[in-house]
Amino acid sequence: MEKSLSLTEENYIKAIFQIRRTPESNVSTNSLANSLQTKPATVSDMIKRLSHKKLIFYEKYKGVTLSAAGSKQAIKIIRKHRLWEVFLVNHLNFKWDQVHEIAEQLEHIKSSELINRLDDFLGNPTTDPHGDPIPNANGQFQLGPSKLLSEMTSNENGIIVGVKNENSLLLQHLDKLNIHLGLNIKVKEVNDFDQSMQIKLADSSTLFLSEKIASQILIAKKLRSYL
Amino acid sequence: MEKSLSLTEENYIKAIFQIRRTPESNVSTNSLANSLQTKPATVSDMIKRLSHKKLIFYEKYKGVTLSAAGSKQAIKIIRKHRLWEVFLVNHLNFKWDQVHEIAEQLEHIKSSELINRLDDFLGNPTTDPHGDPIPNANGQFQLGPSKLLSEMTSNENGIIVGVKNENSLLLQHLDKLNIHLGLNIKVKEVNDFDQSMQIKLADSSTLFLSEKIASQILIAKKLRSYL
DNA sequence: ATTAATTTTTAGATTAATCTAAAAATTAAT
DNA sequence: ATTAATTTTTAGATTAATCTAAAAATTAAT
Repeated sequence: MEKSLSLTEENYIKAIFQIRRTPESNVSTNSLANSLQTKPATVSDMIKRLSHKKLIFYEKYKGVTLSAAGSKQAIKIIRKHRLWEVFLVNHLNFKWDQVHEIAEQLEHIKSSELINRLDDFLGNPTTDPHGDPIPNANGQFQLGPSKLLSEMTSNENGIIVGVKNENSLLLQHLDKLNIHLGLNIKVKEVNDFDQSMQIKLADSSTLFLSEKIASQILIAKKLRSYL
Repeated sequence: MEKSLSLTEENYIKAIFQIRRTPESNVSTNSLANSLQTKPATVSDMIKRLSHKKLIFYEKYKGVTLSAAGSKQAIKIIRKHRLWEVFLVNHLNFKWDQVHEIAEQLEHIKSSELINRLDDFLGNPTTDPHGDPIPNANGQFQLGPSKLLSEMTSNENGIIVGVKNENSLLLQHLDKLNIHLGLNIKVKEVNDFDQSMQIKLADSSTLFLSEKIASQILIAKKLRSYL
């Protein structure tokens, strides 16, 4: 089972995730102290504890790297932070520059049920109000902007990351076709006459979609997992 | 300025508020220990600190009572808890029996801006999904159920606690008439023909309202302040 | 009105998270 | 390749929140 982290631990994990350049690069004690507004001595102590909990890899004087478990936690926190920001801006009419501080608190609320329902309520947004990508429930980030399935041409492929408008009839229809977020698709053919499409799914089954539906589906080029 | 409480302090203050029978009744160390799932010795220590912070009145062996400052904090927390519960049930489709635990976390998010916007977003609900009254921004609880202004008869009075449906045209109209939550009103006369009403406001100005508008306004008999 | 039972407090420890000051290790500079 | 500068760690303290065990005070019972 996954042990639940303390607020402080969560903040350390998140800071490490955000400071590091690549998943393998080491994060220094001083940079952490700086980013967490605390003293290097405090960080030194804390990273020993995080290392003991297997959330990070740590060698004295060499800085730290996140373990798979640590990355997973960091991404979860970032997902929550960004989804809450969308809520604050889109539904509570906050300005995009007013939401960070509040989201810093909301990101620590524990309940994956809550966050997944919030994600659905918000319409599975792929970016937050600042344009930063929101990791999906599997912890994958979307790289680059998304476009509509209807804008794709033959042989292009991509991943379904969202729908343009939240129309419940559309959602029901997609459900029936077994089309869901995260699905890898490839455009086989676009009909010149009505722009309907034949697309191939990951299990190599094919599917026909009208332009009307294709113009509602958001596609991204690539997802990146940081685990 | 108001000092911000720690999570633990907030939980103590809330527990004291909820356990006590009347605002003046003393809450015992054991009952607090029981309700907070901790030991009497811990409570003994903690209440000394809360007393030092002037949030409670405390005499050794005599239990505690909330000060005005303490009550204010408690009510704020309860307001947040119940508003979040409304959000979870009405917008995220949680069942009313699933929301308590999550609201226990959300109630500690600090931002009155957030909570007031949430209140508006939810349509200024007067009760939570369990039927418990939601204190307004001034910390007042509504006693008893609310009814529609259109159901009132001559000489009845009450306080405006909400609107039935959130229609922005209606809200704009009410704004123009200077009708807002918390307003004390008295029905002067009901027109037999069209059920339009003449109502008197606190500043003894009078106002005519059509039945259409009167049937959208929620009135409660009394507000109670626990400060 | 004493004694017994119960409740509350005090004393002394523990853990997480933090600090300052000093020591140790690493990195940069001549 | 030493020395100087910088970074990191260790040592020793502090505070909030918690605990157990024992002492003290209050309340209930005869």
